[in-house]
Amino acid sequence: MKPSGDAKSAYIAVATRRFAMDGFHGTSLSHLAKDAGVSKQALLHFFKTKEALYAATLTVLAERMMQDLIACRHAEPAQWLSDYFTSLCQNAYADPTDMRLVVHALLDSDQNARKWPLRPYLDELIRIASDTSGGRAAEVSAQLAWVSQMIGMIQYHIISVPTVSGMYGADTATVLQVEMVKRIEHAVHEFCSN
Amino acid sequence: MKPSGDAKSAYIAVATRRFAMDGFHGTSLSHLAKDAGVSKQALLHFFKTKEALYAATLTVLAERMMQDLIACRHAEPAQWLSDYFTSLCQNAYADPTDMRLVVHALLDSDQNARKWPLRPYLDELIRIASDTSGGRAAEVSAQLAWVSQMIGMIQYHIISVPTVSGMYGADTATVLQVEMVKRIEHAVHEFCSN
DNA sequence: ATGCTAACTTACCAATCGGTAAGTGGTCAA
DNA sequence: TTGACCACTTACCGATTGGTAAGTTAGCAT
Repeated sequence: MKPSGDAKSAYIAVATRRFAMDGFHGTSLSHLAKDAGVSKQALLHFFKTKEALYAATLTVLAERMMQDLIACRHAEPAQWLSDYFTSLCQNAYADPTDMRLVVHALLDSDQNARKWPLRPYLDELIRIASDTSGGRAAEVSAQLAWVSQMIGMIQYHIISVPTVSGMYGADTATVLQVEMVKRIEHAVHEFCSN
Repeated sequence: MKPSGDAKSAYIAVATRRFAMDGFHGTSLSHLAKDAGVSKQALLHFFKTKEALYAATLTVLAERMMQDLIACRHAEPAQWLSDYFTSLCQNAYADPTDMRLVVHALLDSDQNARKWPLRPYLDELIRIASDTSGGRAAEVSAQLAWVSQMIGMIQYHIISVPTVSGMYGADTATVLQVEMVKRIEHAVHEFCSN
């Protein structure tokens, strides 16, 4: 007996990698099918359209990011944020898939046509930020701005790694990575202790 | 008499908008041709392949970004950077094309196959940063990291505007924009006066 | 044994993709 | 007047796209 959920989530895992790599338009159902080792119609059996598969991929992404955030929970909100952002960045060096997928999704111009599932994740980040001593004093817009800035600097940094590596060499890219983690910690410390 | 440069750069302008909107894979030669009001082969007459047109688009983008940077020149490097980054952000609210194009280019996984023309622009930014009183003291890697962080936070913020607007409403998005400009100025000031 | 359903497969489709080939019409110097 | 050249068009190509239709095969409750 083959439970349906297994195959389905396996297809989503394959799609996640492909969509993160080549984007929605750069990925074809044939490619996904070949990656998964099944026929194209196996995918269409579970997801009626390519769009639906993409949407499912983004939904699972959002759940995974929320879980990663919760997994870093710490009594001290400042420490929580510091741990999370640094691990987010470090893990992405080994596997940039999720970060790339988020940025690809942001760029999709017809994004307003589909619901954006990352809102709970952002809300949770803002809530944690507002629990810090520095964040409590700030206005809500300032907390959103700070969270947005942090995520932006990490995700942009991750997707630019190959380019920076190509332009300035792998050594410089590595040094930049170390420098970036320091900057993340510094940014968290500065925000939380204001 | 119709000088060839005019049509060619007009095609590049059309391609810039489309590629920025939908990315390389999301843009077809037919769409570009329809936008430009000519046949598909008119484009292929000037650019032998779609790839070549894309490369030309990125080259012109790099030149334009360099020009924009030089246009903000100021005797005081800190002021130069402050002026440039804030104007970069403000202008992108009205027309995010260039920022979107850069991020799309960063995500293209076969980017190592084509040369990346933005390096002189980055080098110039680093040079200016190293001329500030705070930057002079820092190491080269710290200057690169800071420049990378600044560009990242601005470009990511720009491409996320539609999503943020959809998630939190247009009003919140506007407040966030104002907040972001303040953060840019603060970041420049902090780096330059260290 | 039988019928139902889930999880596929092969066969096929019109539409579109990037790109080639072969002109066409106009401007130009000689 | 001619002939070369440039900017461009129509016609066409094989390959690939997302998606449909119609089976096929296995497990399972009745």
